Amino acid sequence: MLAKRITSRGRRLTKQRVIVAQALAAERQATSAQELHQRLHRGHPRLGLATIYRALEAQVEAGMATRLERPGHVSAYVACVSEHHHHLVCTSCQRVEDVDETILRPVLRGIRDRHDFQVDHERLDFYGLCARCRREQAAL
Amino acid sequence: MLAKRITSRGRRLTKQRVIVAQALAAERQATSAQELHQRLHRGHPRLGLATIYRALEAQVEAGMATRLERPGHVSAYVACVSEHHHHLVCTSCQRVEDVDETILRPVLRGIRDRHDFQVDHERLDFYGLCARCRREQAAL
DNA sequence: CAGATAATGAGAATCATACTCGAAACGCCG
DNA sequence: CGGCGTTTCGAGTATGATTCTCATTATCTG
Repeated sequence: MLAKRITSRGRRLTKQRVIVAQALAAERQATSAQELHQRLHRGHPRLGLATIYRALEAQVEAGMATRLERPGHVSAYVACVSEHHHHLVCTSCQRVEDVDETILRPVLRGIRDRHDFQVDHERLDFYGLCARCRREQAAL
Repeated sequence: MLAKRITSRGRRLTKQRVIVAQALAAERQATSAQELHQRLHRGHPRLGLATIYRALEAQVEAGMATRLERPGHVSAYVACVSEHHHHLVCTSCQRVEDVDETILRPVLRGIRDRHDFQVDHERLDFYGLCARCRREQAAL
């Protein structure tokens, strides 16, 4: 579980990393470092912002989370259940869904075959309105 | 051609926007605002960095270019021949190829159908080694 | 438990990008 | 073609997210 993944690549298991990882996993939305910092500040007043940035970065490297882009050059993060997820990000409520990965397999194969290109990693996120927000907007 | 696209959405046709658009189109690589500024400085010493940022932003809005992410929170830009391209970005030489869009169509359809999600825009870029750089690395 | 090393916290530093404002350029219209 | 209202420019400064620094503290290894 958590500890296993945090300590991958020779990283140490620290209270702070656990706190941040749990907090991110508890969110169901794309969450920025600053937002996490605010939310955690009540329960962990001494948890520094830099630490959160470092912890999130470590999670991305460990494949526990991915980084998304928010308008305004802000990074937001989402916890991944398994590695390498791609996302549907609702631009209205910020909620994130995972893309059914089976949809993507043919694409990656196509890239490798049709273009002579060795994909290392990909950024593959879709932005739009989730079903719920679409209904709300339609109701206005 | 260029002028038509620049002036879409009521934008004015200025020398600076033309210069930036031509410069970006001439690059075959993902190029940052600062890099363009350096390259253009010799020929256009009075062209300001802020102007380049504004021109690139305008190109993105006009669908003439897309923004890619470089490590270190830097935006890089690529000119698009037609609107809405997706890219293969070589992390070694920074060269950019366009993805054969036909590969992607089933994915977008799948997202709409399988997930009840209305895609507004998507970020869909693949990072890795192009054929040339892969050969060079293999030769080492 | 001790030593070696990695991580933390706090603040300051960085750096890409956005803003400000007077001046210049564009485009429309007569 | 010249004037006018508006947009854009250039230069510098401001902003704000992210990263770095460094002394201190915590984690792992044996």
